[in-house]
Amino acid sequence: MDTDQKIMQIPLPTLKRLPIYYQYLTKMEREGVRDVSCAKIARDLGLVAVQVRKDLQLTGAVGRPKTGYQVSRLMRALSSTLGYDNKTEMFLVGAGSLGKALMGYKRFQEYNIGIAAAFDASEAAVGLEIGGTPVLPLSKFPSLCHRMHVKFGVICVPAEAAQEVADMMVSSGIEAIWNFAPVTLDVPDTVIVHNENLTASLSILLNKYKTSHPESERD
Amino acid sequence: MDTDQKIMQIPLPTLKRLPIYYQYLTKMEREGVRDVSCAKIARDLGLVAVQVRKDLQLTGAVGRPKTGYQVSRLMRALSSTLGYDNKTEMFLVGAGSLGKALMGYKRFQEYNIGIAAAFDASEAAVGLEIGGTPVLPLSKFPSLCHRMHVKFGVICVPAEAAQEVADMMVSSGIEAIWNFAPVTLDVPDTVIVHNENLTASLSILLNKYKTSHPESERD
DNA sequence: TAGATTGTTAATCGATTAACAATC
DNA sequence: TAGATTGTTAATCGATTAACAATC
Repeated sequence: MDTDQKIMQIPLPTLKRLPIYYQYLTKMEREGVRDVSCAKIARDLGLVAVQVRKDLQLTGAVGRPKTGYQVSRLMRALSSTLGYDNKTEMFLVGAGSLGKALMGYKRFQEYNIGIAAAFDASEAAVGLEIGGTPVLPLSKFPSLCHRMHVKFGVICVPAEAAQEVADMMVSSGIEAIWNFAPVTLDVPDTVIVHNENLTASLSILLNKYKTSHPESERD
Repeated sequence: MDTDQKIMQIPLPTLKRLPIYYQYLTKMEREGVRDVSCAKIARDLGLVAVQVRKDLQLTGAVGRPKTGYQVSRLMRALSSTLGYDNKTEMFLVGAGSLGKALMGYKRFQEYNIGIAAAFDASEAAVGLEIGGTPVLPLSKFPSLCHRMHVKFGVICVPAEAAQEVADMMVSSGIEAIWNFAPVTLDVPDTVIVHNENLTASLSILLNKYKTSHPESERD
């Protein structure tokens, strides 16, 4: 009766903040902090207390008036909501420099996430092993994916090849795609796509800089 | 009188979509498309037409009833709003695998963005050259940054070192930071920070998958 | 002219913030 | 008990969507 977490749709803005709370709490825990209040979390993360409280409420976390939230319990609530409790195995396609960087990223392990294997169309990449992850020929993807029941795919190929890779992933049983290619993928709506568009993201910074420094228009 | 674009604050949700339009239009242009309607853009990008129209309006773009928007003019409006018109030079700190991936990312050039130099504290990294970008000793950052009037910094160091690097950047004249470390940076509010938190982003996908496949709770 | 599409104003929806009650 | 903090309900704000007018 303790773990039957009600599964409900969390508003996207909140969902985006939850991992930030989790990372923050990891740091607090390491520093030996036992309890923490919304006010402190908000102050340290540049938010407002009531927003933090509402967000945490959605994870099922409960605090205590006067003392705040117990760090360990709060982390458990967040961890469960964010899916860190279940092991997540991903297959990555495109072992270019970005793909390799993701393969070598140690921190995913802390969240029970791992890249089980990477795949690449080029002979040159196949056979490499980065951070313990082997690079296999792309042709092996469908059979391995089915056999290992892998449900998460990561796309790190150039824009031109992304849709083709997505199609292959979907037909191989992938149900959630983390897409680093700057294209809008066309997939069945049973498949979840999350786009990571680095150039698009950087553009936001350029615009913010420009609007806050209008004098840079001279020259 | 043609280029005196009114500089105004664009709502963040819109700002996040603008680069997507731009990337889409790049593709249309390559395919020889001259004009495009909001309806088509919306259909291809999974949005609704009126939203696209409102977004484009904020860039100062004007369309023509019946034919839609001229692709080339629309791209110019977006390009100006997103800051692609001015050359943007960035300094990157942390030449690990992610840093190297960014250095090697050719696409930035299309947007007039470049990583002028990378910096690393470790002897091992210093002296490398990736994608034409040299890796220099971290100690050179302040003087070079001042001398070259670089205003954009990219942080690709581990979480523990990120605040220290941010402090150094700010005191060296950096005014906008693209931060890949999973920490909330404390900087003067004249400095703009844009966070790129890959683990946090992936967590969103995990949650979406979990809420859309509640049966995976078994086992 | 008729029809398609842009441009604009009004209505709706959802998230944030404010106000207050509950509790340790 | 008093005070700090959580929990909750109501008000505000901003973005999305709907409705309609303008125009090529």
